[in-house]
Amino acid sequence: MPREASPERTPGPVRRRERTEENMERLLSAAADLMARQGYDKTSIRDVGREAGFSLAGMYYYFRSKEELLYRIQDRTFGLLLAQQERLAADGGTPEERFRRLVCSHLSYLSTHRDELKVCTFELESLKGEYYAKIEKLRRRYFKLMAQLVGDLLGASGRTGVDARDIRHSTLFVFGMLNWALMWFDPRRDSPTGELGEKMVGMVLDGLRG
Amino acid sequence: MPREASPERTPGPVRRRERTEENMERLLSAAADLMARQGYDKTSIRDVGREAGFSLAGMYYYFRSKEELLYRIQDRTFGLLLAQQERLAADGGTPEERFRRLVCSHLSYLSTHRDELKVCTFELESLKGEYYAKIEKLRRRYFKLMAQLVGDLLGASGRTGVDARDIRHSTLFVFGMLNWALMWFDPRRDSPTGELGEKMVGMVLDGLRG
DNA sequence: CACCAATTGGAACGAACGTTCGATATGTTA
DNA sequence: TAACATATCGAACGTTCGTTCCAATTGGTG
Repeated sequence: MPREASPERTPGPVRRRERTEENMERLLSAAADLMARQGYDKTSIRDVGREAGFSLAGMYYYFRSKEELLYRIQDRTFGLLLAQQERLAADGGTPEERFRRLVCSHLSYLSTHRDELKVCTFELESLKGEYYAKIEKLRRRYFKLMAQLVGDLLGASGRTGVDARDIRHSTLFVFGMLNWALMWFDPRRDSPTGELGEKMVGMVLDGLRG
Repeated sequence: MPREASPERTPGPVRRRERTEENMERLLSAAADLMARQGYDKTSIRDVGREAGFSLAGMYYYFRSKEELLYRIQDRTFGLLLAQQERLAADGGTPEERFRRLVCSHLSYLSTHRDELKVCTFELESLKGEYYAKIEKLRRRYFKLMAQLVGDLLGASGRTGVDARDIRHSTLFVFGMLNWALMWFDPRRDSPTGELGEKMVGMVLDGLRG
């Protein structure tokens, strides 16, 4: 008896590929979850397999090595964030508006992809060679994007003697706030990300006593 | 034969103890150096021994376990920082002055104890049980100290409706900037810490367009 | 059904790790 | 010098890890 007698469904090999992709998704997700909690080194392939419902050897059908698994998580997660941020930055508006958009969007992404982003942020140096170089390139692009915006803000502030180092430092301050949020943000305890974004933008633009 | 025969030079057993303490110092320093660069898990006791000039087994005279080694680094480093910051915070002055003092002092400590502080900040969760609890207590104290100050700043800003969550978030923003500096600060590239502290204080108090 | 490719897992390997043990060396004291 | 605590090390143990091999199973196709 045929499996899919019903007429409207996708017939066969597609089903198969879909299930494979679902499995890959489940693998990446379980790995990101564990690695975010205990770190890359403390997370064994065996742990990931147990969490995702695979045998140890069975998972090597989906990746060549543990490092490639880490790379796939970082590439997918950070690539998505970067694309989204570049789109938002290109959307126009005053520097303040664009900056606010980027910060809020970053925090929103953080709240929905916390584990993966934590892996991206704190496990870059667990990658080597080509893997490291590729992710590092994404990071640089994001940094430049934000630094451009921060430079515009500093320029529009009517300050004198703003140099490249000032821009770099201010940008690093901003990323410090954003990235450190990975360590404490808890959707149950902390206000919705929109509000949090406004607070952060408020401090960056006008400070605590502005 | 009395213990202290010669008046000016320490004769014997003191010399011995001194050398032992120097060795311990060298061990902690080498371990912090390696752990800051490659992380706690990737740093093997064998690596530390090679770097500090000890044999593998020889080091177990100085600590009971690898985890105790990590604890000693964190306790000493963070304990010193905390004591220094509590002293400075108690010294009086306006909230702005005290806040400026704390930030600059933290950055100064960071520039002279970068490796150790990096281990404190990013390897807390490699400790367990009693070790974890003790270091976590130090962290909480430092957070409260800073939050108190940030609360004063927010209160003095003439804002309305400042609640505990606002204070917490602003404090976390500040620590984000401070801690993230561990990832990029380079004494050769970045301005002297005093100047960097002024920049950071400037952003926190008045923002980029203040 | 027979065939083939996609998928899965049991078992084992070699390497690296933290830790322990027992013996040895070192320096101080009496 | 004899005796003793301090300090050091080579060698080994047991465990965990990432990875590989190979046989078995599954599911879709002709």
